[in-house]
Amino acid sequence: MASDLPRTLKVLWGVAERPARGPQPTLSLDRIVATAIEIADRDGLAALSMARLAERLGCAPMSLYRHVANKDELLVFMQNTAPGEPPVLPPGWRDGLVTWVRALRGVLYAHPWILQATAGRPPLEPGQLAWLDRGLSAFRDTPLSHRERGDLVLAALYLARGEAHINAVLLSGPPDVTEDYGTLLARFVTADRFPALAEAIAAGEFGGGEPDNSFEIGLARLLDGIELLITAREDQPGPQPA
Amino acid sequence: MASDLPRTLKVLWGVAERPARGPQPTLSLDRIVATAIEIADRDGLAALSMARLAERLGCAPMSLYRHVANKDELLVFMQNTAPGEPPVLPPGWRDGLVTWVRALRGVLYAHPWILQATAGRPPLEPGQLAWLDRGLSAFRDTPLSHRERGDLVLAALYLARGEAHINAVLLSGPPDVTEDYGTLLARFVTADRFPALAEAIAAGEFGGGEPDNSFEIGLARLLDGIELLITAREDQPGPQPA
DNA sequence: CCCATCTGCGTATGTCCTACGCAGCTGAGC
DNA sequence: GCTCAGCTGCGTAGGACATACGCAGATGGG
Repeated sequence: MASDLPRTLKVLWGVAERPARGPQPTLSLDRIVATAIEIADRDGLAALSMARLAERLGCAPMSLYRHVANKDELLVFMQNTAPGEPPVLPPGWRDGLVTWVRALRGVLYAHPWILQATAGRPPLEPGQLAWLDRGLSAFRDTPLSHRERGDLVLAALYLARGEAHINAVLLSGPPDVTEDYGTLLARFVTADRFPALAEAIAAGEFGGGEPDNSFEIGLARLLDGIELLITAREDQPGPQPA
Repeated sequence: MASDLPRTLKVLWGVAERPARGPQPTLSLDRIVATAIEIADRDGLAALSMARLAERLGCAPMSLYRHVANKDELLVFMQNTAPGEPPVLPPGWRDGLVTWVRALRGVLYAHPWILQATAGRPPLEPGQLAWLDRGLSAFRDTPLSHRERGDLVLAALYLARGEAHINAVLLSGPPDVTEDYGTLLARFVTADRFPALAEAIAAGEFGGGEPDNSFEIGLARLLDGIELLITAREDQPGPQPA
C-alpha cells in the first residue's frame, strides 16, 4: 500500500517514512504550514509568497522547498490543517446539521483564502474527510439512503461556501467604498432597466441587511425541505430507493 | 452625476466620454474582453496573462493598458460580460426560480474562472445586476417581502455557486487521477476514523454519482422549504413582517 | 496649416516561483 | 572512532509576469 501514491497524499496521511541520517531539521512542515496560514489569515492569500513566508520563519526562501514540493502543495497542506476538528454534533438531524454547517461557515470566515485556493480535485485530505464524515453523521438516525445523505450534506456545504465566498472575502478587504453601497446602487438602478431591483430598493429593503440573513434564511428553508422529505419517508417505510 | 465614480464603473455604465482627436483605435475594449474570456474559458484563468492576451490579439502587451487600467479591471469587465443576458422566466415562482438558477449554474460551468476571480466588492456591474433583477422577478406574484425575496434569491445563488465552485473547476482540469476516486477513497477511509463515511462507501453509494445530483437534490429541498413559507403566508395574509 | 491629443508600444523595474547544485552536519555500520 | 551516505539549509540564476514611464506617429479641430 501507499507505494504509487503522489507525494502530497503520502505526507498528508503520515505514510511518508522519516529519514534517519542527516542533521536535525530546524524547520518543520507544521511550523511552515502554521505560519503560512497566519499570513494568509492576516493579509490575504495574495500576500502569501514563499519569500515573505521564509522571512517570517527566519530562513531562506529555498529552504522551504525541502519540506514542500511547491507552492500548490503548500496550499493543499494549509487547506488540510486550517479547518481543524469538526464540531461535536448535538442529537437530532436538524440541530446536528445546523451545528455542522454553521461551524463550517465559521471556518470559512476565519480563513477566507480557503475559497480562493481551488483544489481542482475531489477531497482526499484527512481534514476534509473528517468534516464530511461528521456532516454525514448528522443523518445517522434518519431513514434516508446514504446517497441522499451525501447529497444533502453537500447541499448545505454549497450554501455555506457560496455565501462565504461572496461575503467573507468582502469583509476581509479594506472598506474603501467611497459611497455607501445602497446610495451607489440607487444611482444606477432605474425602474426601466431593473424593475424588480428598483422596486426592492424603493421599499428600502435591499442592501442594508446584515449578510447573516441570507445564509440563515436559506438554511432554514433548506432544512424545512429536508424535514418534509424525512417525514414523508418515515410515514411510508419500505425499500429505500437509491 | 458620474463625476466622482471610479473609472471602472464609468466605463461599465457607458458614462465615459469618447475622445475626438487622435488616431483611429485598432484595438477596442470589446475585442480585448472577448479574447480574454476566450483564453480563460479554454485554458483556465492561470493561462490568462497580459502577454498571452496581447499575442492572441496581435499587439504589444503594453497596448492593452490604453484600454484597461490594470489586470484586475480587465477581470471585472470579463465578469460583467461573460454571463450575457439572464433567461426569460416562465410564470410561477417555482418554475421561474428553477429556470433562473439552472441558467446561472450553466454560466458558471461555461466560465469556471468567474468563481476564481474574486470581486471583493458588492456587485455593481450592470451584468450582475441584470441577473439579480431577473432572479427577484421570479417572486413577483408571491406574498413575500422584498427582503425575503432577496434573501431567497441569494440562497439559490449560493447553492449554484457553491456547487459550481467545487465541480466545475474539477471538470475543467485534466483528469490526471491515477486511480478512480472511489478506489482511492476506500483506501484511506477506515471505519474507526470515519465511521459515517465508511458506512456510505460500504453501501456503494458514494463517489459514484453524477455531480448533478447534489445540486438538483439540494435545490428541490430548498424550493420545498420556500413553498412551505409561501403557502403559510398565503393562508394568513396580513401586514408583511420585515 | 498647426498643434493638442490620442494610440500603440519599447524599455526597464520589481516581484514572483523554482531548478540546480554546493557545503556542512549527522548517525549507521564497521 | 572512522567513514561516508544521505540529509538539511541555502546561494545563484533563470524565466514569467504586471506594469510605470515616456516617445513616435497619426489625426482632426481651429
